[in-house]
Amino acid sequence: MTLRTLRNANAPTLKDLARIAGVSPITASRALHRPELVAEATRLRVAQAVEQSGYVPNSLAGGLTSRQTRLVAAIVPSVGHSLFSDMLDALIHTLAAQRYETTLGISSYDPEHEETWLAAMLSRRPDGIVLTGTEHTARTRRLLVNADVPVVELWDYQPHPLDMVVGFSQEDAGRAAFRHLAACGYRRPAILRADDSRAARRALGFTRAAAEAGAPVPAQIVFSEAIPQSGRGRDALNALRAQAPEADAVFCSSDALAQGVLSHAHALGLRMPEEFGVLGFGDQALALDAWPALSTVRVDGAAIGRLGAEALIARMAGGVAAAAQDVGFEVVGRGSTRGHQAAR
Amino acid sequence: MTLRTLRNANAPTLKDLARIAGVSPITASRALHRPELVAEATRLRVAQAVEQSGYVPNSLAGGLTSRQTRLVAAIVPSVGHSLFSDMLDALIHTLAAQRYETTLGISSYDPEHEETWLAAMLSRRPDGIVLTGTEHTARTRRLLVNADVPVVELWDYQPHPLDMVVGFSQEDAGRAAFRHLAACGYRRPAILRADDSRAARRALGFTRAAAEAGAPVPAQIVFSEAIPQSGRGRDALNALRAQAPEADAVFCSSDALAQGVLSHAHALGLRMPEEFGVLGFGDQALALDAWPALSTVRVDGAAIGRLGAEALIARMAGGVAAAAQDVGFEVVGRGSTRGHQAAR
DNA sequence: CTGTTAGCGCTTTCAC
DNA sequence: GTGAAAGCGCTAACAG
Repeated sequence: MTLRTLRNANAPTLKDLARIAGVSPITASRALHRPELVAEATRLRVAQAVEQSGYVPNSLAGGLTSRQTRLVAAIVPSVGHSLFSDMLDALIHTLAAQRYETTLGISSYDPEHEETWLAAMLSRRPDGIVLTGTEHTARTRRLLVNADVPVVELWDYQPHPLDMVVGFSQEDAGRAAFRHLAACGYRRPAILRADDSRAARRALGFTRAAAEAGAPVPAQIVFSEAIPQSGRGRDALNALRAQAPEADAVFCSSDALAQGVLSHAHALGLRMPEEFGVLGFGDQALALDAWPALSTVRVDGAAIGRLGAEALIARMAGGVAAAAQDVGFEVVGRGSTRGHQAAR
Repeated sequence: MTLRTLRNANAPTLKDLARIAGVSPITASRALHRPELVAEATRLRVAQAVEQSGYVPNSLAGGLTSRQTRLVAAIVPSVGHSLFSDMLDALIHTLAAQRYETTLGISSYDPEHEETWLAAMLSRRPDGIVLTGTEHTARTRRLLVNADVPVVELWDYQPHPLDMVVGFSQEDAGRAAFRHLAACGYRRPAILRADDSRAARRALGFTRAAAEAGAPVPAQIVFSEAIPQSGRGRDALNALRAQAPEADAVFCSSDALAQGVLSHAHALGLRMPEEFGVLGFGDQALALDAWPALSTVRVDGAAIGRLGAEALIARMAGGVAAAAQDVGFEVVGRGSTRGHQAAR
């Protein structure tokens, strides 16, 4: 099983490099990492020696001594969901620009997976940790506290983070969704959503806003998948019309689902938006061009990734960063509402 | 800038753990990693010591000695494209199941980025490397050869890989696309595609198949974005009808684009599939349920990721694996054609 | 089943 | 501007 040969056991080391350049190992190291401390001529001789020998530094050894790895460990629930992939893309790019590399875990929406992943990651001594969401196991929290490493929780805003947080309030987004539909004149909006805790919290906000407005309790259809695709639109709409025939609008837990519903509603001959309203959730910036009848609660995943990375970078460099950033959201299409935005 | 304090400088080490458990460090190490070599009672005492001290192993030190990191460095062009994210997801999961972790780079379709990323990654001494595509700079190739590390190139099949390859032939996919449209009775199919080298190779196959069939040279509209979204469908179709009014079918370089085109074609009142045919490319398994008029060249990104990971795992464990695996593709919708599949 | 010795490749610290 | 000594935390190799 683990019979690997000692591959490339005689790769050139810093010592070899130093010998070739005719300097001591430490001078070679400085020529590579802190060239301003070294004479130009020396630097050139070392650079030439690198070329000649094909030297590749060993950052395991470097990290062991310096206690810095320039590694950030990040975990997301899924890479297939465009919301998270935009966030991830921005995160990785922003970190890479400061020469931090990212190792990626996928939790599949399971805090136990996250815990297992974290335990494994911590042994690599990352300089920073990125988690998605704010639900973690007790051991996850304990490991993080003991490790004493900068942590940023992305996506869900909450006022009391583990360390730092960048995101928006799911409940507020749900409230805004209801108010948008109500303002558009719909009287019996329903909810069509995935079985995931964040969508559930949005549904809660939606339901509360309905109660506050004195509207009837919205019907709620829950799909068992975490990420229903657009192809599920037909089933979804059929289920809705069977279980809540009175509904005159629907808040879908993703843009893809909303597009699928809309497309099937067209096929059924429903007049939209007059007769039936469809509201999505996500960041597909272009969806509205293609389907003018659609509205959506738009979240800027890229901004969350970028701001999260920036906060982490500040802390990793020994600085301070805002502990909590609420980036808000926006309801777009046929009358827009902007979510709140604040930082503390 | 780099004034970080030596964070957590007194975290417990293996030595501490050993002292607490009343054994030597090497025995503690074995109790952790090779429990079968250690007496049950000893193992328990060490486990207890871990609990008591909050010990977290340091795999930098471990890797330095053992020359094994259980780290795989992978790079993809983009995480936002569903094809790559499916592949990535399968890759990461398959590796994680064997206790390999993945660090992720994003090339943005640029071989120079890939080179820079690789140079940085190699210093972490990964056990394996995953690249997307087969276009690499000369230095990338040289670094890889010198590093003497298992490499798998995903996505594009080619018979002579750097080390191992798992993918399909873009040109064959393009050929199959043409033949499918021709078999459906379309006489003047056109191409609507992104400006990326793989889409270009599919277009080449498409054009060659047309030539072989004695059909006129297909019109080709190239978008400047690498990943046109469905919202671009309207512009795309308008451009097509302006520049190639004779076209009676179109091969789109992504499913999202195809959906957008289809949706707008509906709006224009085109009768489909009789009057106008739309063929996509991708893996959105559900697209066809929602849009029965659509066909697509379907690629199984998840299979590529899984098979690639399996090949790499075999090599990392010191075994052998097929050097080249062509996983093929499938044309689905209104008469299906299956792409080839082979392994060597 | 357990321990001793040595050293992985690098950077810190202190000296010149 | 450069170097010598020491050690980061762990595991391979060998011995018992």
